[in-house]
This record gives sequence, structure tokens and C-alpha cells, in this order.
Amino acid sequence: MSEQQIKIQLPDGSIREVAPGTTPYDIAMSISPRLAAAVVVARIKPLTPVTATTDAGEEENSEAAMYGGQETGERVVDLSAPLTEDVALELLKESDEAALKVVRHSAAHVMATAILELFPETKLGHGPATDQGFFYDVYRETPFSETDLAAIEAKMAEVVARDEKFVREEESREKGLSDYSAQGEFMKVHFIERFTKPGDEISLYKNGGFTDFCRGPHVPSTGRVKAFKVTSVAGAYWLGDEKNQQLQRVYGTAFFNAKDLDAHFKRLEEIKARDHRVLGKQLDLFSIQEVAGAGLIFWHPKGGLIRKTMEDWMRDECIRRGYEMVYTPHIMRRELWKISGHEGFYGQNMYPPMELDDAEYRLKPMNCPGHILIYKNSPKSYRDLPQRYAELGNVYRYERSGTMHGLLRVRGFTQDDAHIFCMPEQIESEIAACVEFADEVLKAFGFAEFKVELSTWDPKDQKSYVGSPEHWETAVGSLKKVLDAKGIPYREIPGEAAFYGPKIDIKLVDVLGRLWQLSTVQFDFNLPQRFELEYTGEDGEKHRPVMVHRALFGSVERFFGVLIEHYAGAFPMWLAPVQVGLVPISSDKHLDYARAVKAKLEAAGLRVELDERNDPMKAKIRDFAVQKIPFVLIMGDKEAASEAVSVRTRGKGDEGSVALTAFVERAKALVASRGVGL
RNA sequence: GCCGAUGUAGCUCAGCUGGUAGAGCAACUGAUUCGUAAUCAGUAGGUCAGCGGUUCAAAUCCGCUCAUCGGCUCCA
Repeated sequence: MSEQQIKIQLPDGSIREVAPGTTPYDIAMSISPRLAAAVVVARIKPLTPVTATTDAGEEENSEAAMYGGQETGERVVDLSAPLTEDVALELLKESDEAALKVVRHSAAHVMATAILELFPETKLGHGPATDQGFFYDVYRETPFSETDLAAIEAKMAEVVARDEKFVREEESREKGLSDYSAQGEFMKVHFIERFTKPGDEISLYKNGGFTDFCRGPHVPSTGRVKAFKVTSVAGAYWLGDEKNQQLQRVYGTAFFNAKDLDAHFKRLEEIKARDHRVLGKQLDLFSIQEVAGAGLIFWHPKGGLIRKTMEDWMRDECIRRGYEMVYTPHIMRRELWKISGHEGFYGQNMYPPMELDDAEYRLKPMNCPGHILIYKNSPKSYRDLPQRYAELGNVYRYERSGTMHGLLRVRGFTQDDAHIFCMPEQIESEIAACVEFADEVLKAFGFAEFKVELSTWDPKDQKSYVGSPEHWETAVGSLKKVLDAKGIPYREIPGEAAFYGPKIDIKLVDVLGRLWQLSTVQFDFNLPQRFELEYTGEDGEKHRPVMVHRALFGSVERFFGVLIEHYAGAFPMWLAPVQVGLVPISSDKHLDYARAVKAKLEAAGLRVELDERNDPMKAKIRDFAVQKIPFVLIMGDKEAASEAVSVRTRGKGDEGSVALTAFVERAKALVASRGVGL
């Protein structure tokens, strides 16, 4: 058999016949030595369908999953990996995204090499590539300091300079286990036990004196890790469980060249410049104050104005779509939370009870029970359904102290919450309407793209959920049916559902391509039962309604935070707290005209600010520009004489003088269109 | 909650090994009246996050608390 040639298909479709054991590197060399020097790793895909999975790789093996495609047998391998069967071969150069992940993973090995040379007592966890770079989880009594990180980075440069080859070796699982146990490498032992089974050969990668249990692949040698940086260190729990010991997660990033590395840090700076916490301060939109408490938001006048605009839009849209606006109390008796089940299932996230004369009260973490009480307050007939109650409801949730983050993760927030009570046969059309509404919300606020996740329960952990398996099955079924009918692609995530039912989560994609969880449409078959909700059917009998719980902004605070970052504070005209800034060229001569212009603009419903200071015109223009005001109108002798304004548009600059009436029309039209551009 | 870092004027920050706080911008006052991103000068502004300790002396050293930042975890 060994004499038999194997077929290698190249991307252009051509086929080469080579001896088994030939490596991708050999093939690259045979094409051109320059190609061989440029390639990093190879992607192979068996030409004949795979019959069995090649290895014990479990799905949880994230490092394996990263290089994915087990179904097709497609995988990324070392250039030095001997080819043993007919495959389609793709030689991946540095520009390939898969190659980037490989070099980052190799960088993690380089970092581990450096760490062990400097701090030999350190025990290793794992070191995967991430979207941003890589990390290595390690255990060491003393935490690494900033200087340690600098030393690690310097040592890494030495390891790279040594240009050590990454060599793959295999040995028996038993030997690996006993060696690692002897060295006290408890984490490596765990990984071997978890990702391999008795009798397997395990793979090790060596570079110089460093060996790591690793699935690979790697770049050919450490010298290929050309541009890297150790960025930070943070705590992480072993296996993500806070009951376990705390590891140190040392973060870094790596690229094939310094240019990409620089671009990466430039992008981080751009993200920082868009940070809603930074812009919130600069543009005076909101604050969080230590005396008041963490995670509690103060909306300043300008942020408040944007919020009002968002809320007005949302309320109008709800009413147009057949919802009715309701209001429910912020605190309610503890008894209610016992009935709803929140006391048991959600208690640890609720603020503790307040003792009053008559009973204990708790702040609401959700609006559902309030809406249910409204439903229950009068008998309902099938003719009344669906009932759609909407509320911009303030809820309070106890978030752990280390978890707050600007507007994105807070303790008190406003949900644009609604609950739909309907008959089972109405459920699919109601969910479909919710999904359409969510789509409309995202479009209206300028987000073009979104991703959908369907969260279902974990059947192995039934005690964490309420409802019978049949309930879950039908509920998940109707959510899927709606998504399928609309042709919306989605990812199903078992175990991610709320305790009371499955849900559709919609994550929007912002201008920088980041994902944000906002809209959610949740099925709830728990509360109707607990509150014994019913309606009288056509048959005169009592029936139980079905309940849908949905929030589209999700949280007004979070949505606002994402909006700030999406627009980098340069809000479209309809949302801008100040739409027009007025600059009189001379604050003596032109002030009267400027005031008259202001009055006219305000009469047209525009939000205007007039800078009356005795400062030079340029300074006033600059101040308005820094505040990212859409239009700045400059007025001097020429304008005053002809009822005109000189228009300076954000992002465009000086557009010259136009008649005041013409500008008013333009501005009004822009606001009415809710357009993003100016 | 956990690991690490940070907290100085409204904002951005400086303040070495302890000797009693400083700049730029903003604010205020005055001068300037200007054609598309920072006019000039002056004035005022700080319990150095809070509490406690060490010391003749603490922004600085130590402890605790609070908050923020980067992560873990969790979620709207």
C-alpha cells in the first residue's frame, strides 16, 4: 500500500500524485521556494467523504472547534504534517484569517515558553487564539506585575529570535498523564483527561526546551511570530467556575507584521474614542455618581432629550402596532414575587425586601407581574385577545459589584417591555409581529445588520427550568417556525433560555462590526399558570392564554449606550440634542439678527443653541464642532442684510450662504425623514 | 463577588526617594468685534475618593471602605 501514490488537489483544480508522507511544505517547495517561505499552514479536506471522525475531539474542545469543520473532515494542519490520503490542499499564506489564528496560538506558546523560563514555578492552563489576539491561563501564587509583563514580552522576543522549530510529537496518553502529574501540571492533566480517551495517542508540540500538550497546528517556527505584544493580565477562574482557584490570564496579541499590529492598536484607539462613557462625559449626556451608587444613571438634559425622542418614537410605534401603554408600580409586595416565582428563581438578582407596616415589599426586577395583574383585573374573552400591554418600565436588578459597565450593564434601567396575552393559535403571528417590530426598531435607529439566536433549554438540567418537556418542545417549535417562515438565519443555543421559556435574541451589529444583545422575544408558559390566567373561549369554557414577553430596545440605557458608540456621538438630526448652533460673527453687531434667527428656528420646532459669548467666531465654531452639532449657522453683515445664514455642516464644512427659509425647510425635512446623513 | 490596576480643580493630567498642591482647557471679569475648528490679559476654583493608622510632618507609607478601569462570571 505504501507505494501507492496519493492524490493532492490544488485550489486551481490540478491534481498532483505524490508519495504518502509528503508534507504540504514539500508541495509548496515543488511549486516555488518563495511560496514555501510565504505559507504558514495548510488546510486540507479529504477528497473522499469521511467515514468516521478522525479523532476523539469533543465539541467542547474549543481549540479543535476553532479550526472546525469536522463534518467535512476539513482541517488546518502544520506544513510539516505528512499527508496520508487523497486531499484537497490549500496553502494558507499570512493574509488568511485561519493563518492569523494559528500564529496567535503559536504566540501563546512563545509566551508560555517565556513565562516558564522566567517563572519556572508557573503551571500552565491553556492558551487559545481569540478574535483580538491570544491569552494563556496560568497558575502562579504571586500575580504578575506590569514589570513582569514587560519582562515576559522581552523574553518572548528572545524566543522569537531563536527561531525554534515547532515540532509535533505523539506519545501515549498514559505517558503524558504520568509525566504531567509528576510535574504537578494539574490543568494539563485535566485537559488530557477531558479531550482524549484511554488508548489514544496525544500530541505534543515542542519548541526549544518547551513542550505543550496541544492539538496544533502551529506556524513552522517561533521566528514566524513577528509582531506581538503582551497587553494585560487579568483574573480568570479555572474552568470558568468561581469556586475554583483563580488563574492569571495573560493577554497578548500577535500579527504577521508590524503594520497590522499598529492598525490593531489604532482600531482600539478608535473604539476608545467612541466609548459611550467617554462621549457621555464630553457631550454631557449622562453621569454615574458615586454618592448615588454604582450602576445608577443620571440622564443630563442632552441625554434626556435623546431619550425622550427614543421613547416618543417607541410609544407611537407601539400604539400604531396595537399595543396599549400601561404603567405599573416600582415596588410591590413580596407576596406577588412569590406567586410569580421570581422570589425563588430570580431572588438573588433582586434588591432585598423593604419592611413596611403591612408587609414586605420588593423593587421590581421585571414588569411581567404588573402587566399580569392588569390582565387579571377583569374577565377576558377570546374576543379581547390578543391583549398587548406595553410599558417603559423601570426595573432594578442587583448586579455584582465588578460587573457594571457604563450604560451597558447597570442596576437600574428602563425596559421597553411588553407582554402579549393571546390564544395558542395566535402565538405564531404575534411572535412574527414582534420579530418584524424588532427589525423596524433597528432600521429606524440606523442599524443595518443583526444576528439572531434561539435560546432553548438544557434538557439535562430540567430542574433549572419551569414547564414540562412538552411545553418546551411546542414553544421552541413555534419560535423556529416563525424564524424559518421569515427566512431569518439563526443559531440555536441550548441551555441559554430563561427559566420560564425559550427566547429569540436579536443582536445588532454596529458600525465597527461589534455585536450587541438588545432585543429579545421570549415565550412564557410559566406565569399564565402561576397566576391562573384565563379567558372565556367561543365554547364558553375557560382556557389558559399564552404569554409573550418582549423588549426591543432591551434597555433604554443600553440601547442609548450602543447608539452613542454607533454614531460616535454624532447623532442624526432627529436625535441630536442640539440640532443647530448659531454663531454671530460679531457679538455686538450681529447678536440681534442671531436672536431673530434663533426664534424663527425654534418656531419651526428645531433645537437651537446661540453662542452669545464675546469670543472670536472661530472659537465658537470649534466649540459647536466638538459637541458634534449637525449644523452651525454663521451670521454676519451679509446674512443680516438678506435674511440668510451661512451653513456649516458636520463632516462637510462650509456650504456657503442660503436663505434662512431654505435652511429651515432643509432641517425640518431631515428631522422628519429620520435620516442618518445630513 | 473574585484577580489586577486606578482615584489630585468641572474636564484632561503633572506632582522623584514623605516637608503641607500645579498646568492646559472650561468658568468668571476686562479688553478685543473678528468671515468658517481654539484672541489676549486677569480672577476665582482643590476636605488630593472616604475613614482610620504610622510619623515632628502624609496627595505621597500602611490598613479598611467606596467608586472606576481591564478581565472572570452574569445578563437587558
